[in-house]
Amino acid sequence: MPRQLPLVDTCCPPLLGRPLTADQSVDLARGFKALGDPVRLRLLSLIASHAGGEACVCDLTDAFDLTGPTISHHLKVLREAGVIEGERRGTWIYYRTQPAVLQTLSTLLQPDHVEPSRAN
Amino acid sequence: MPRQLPLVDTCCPPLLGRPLTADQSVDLARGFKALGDPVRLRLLSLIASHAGGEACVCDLTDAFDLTGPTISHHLKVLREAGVIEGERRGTWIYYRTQPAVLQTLSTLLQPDHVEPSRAN
DNA sequence: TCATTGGATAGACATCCATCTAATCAGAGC
DNA sequence: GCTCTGATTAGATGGATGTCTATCCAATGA
Repeated sequence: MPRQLPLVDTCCPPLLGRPLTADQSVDLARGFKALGDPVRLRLLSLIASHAGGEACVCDLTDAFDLTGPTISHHLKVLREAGVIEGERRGTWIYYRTQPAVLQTLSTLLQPDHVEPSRAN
Repeated sequence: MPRQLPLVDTCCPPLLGRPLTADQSVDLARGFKALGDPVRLRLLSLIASHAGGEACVCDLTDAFDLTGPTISHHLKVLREAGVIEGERRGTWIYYRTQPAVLQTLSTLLQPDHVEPSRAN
C-alpha cells in the first residue's frame, strides 16, 4: 500500500526560519496543494467542525452543489495528502482530520523568525 | 489595479473549529494553492530565511534549475496571493513575506482553537 | 437471494497550470 | 543615446486537474 503520509515524517522542525530542501518542499507542497481548492478546504472545515470530530460522506455531499463522485474525488485527494482519514462503520464511512499533519503545515507558516525590528 | 489580498480581510477568526462559508473557502484556498507547489514553497522559505528578511530575485533564481521567467511567474503567484511583496531598489527587486497573511493561514490549520489571550 | 442505499472507481472532457523561448521594460554606467 | 544586466510580460505547449456520467463495490434488510 503506497501510502505516502510524508508530512509527519518531514514533520515539525522545518519552519520558514531556514530554507527548505527540494525534497522537503515536495512533500509539504503536497499538503498545501490539497488545501488549495475551495471545495476541499470547506470539506476539511466541515469535517473538523462536525460534532464528534468526524462526519460521514452523506453529510458532506449535501453541503455542495456537486455530484457524489466529485466529492468522493476531493476526499480522496485530502486522504492521500494525509490530511484526513476515513473509516467505514456499517453502511457509512466517517472521515476525521489528522491533527498532526495539520499541525505540521500550520507550524511551517508560523512567522517565528520575524524579528521585532520593524524599522523601515 | 484591484489587488485582491483577501486573506487579511477574511482574517483570523475562521478556524477549523467552525465550518467555512463558500466565500471564505474561496479566498483562503487561494492562499494555500499558492503554497501548493514545491518551487513556490521553497521560494517562500528562501525569502523568509534570508538575511534581513528579504531576498532579491537574483539570489532566488540561482537556487533552482529553472529559467528566470519561470521563477518570475511563481513569484507573481505568491505576490497575487498576498503571501509576499516586492520592492524595487535600484537595479534589483527585493521580496519579503507578508507575515499577517501567513499567520492567517497558519491559524486556520491549528488543530484546536486555543484562544490567544482574548476570552470568548 | 435480491433490491436498496452509501460510496468509490473508471473514463471522458474542458480547463487550468508549470514551463519554456522570445520579446519587452527598467536602471546603471559609459 | 547606447548598451549591459536584472526582471517581467507575452505567447505556446504538454501535462495536471476538476467535473461529469456510467458503472461497480459493500453493507443492509426483506
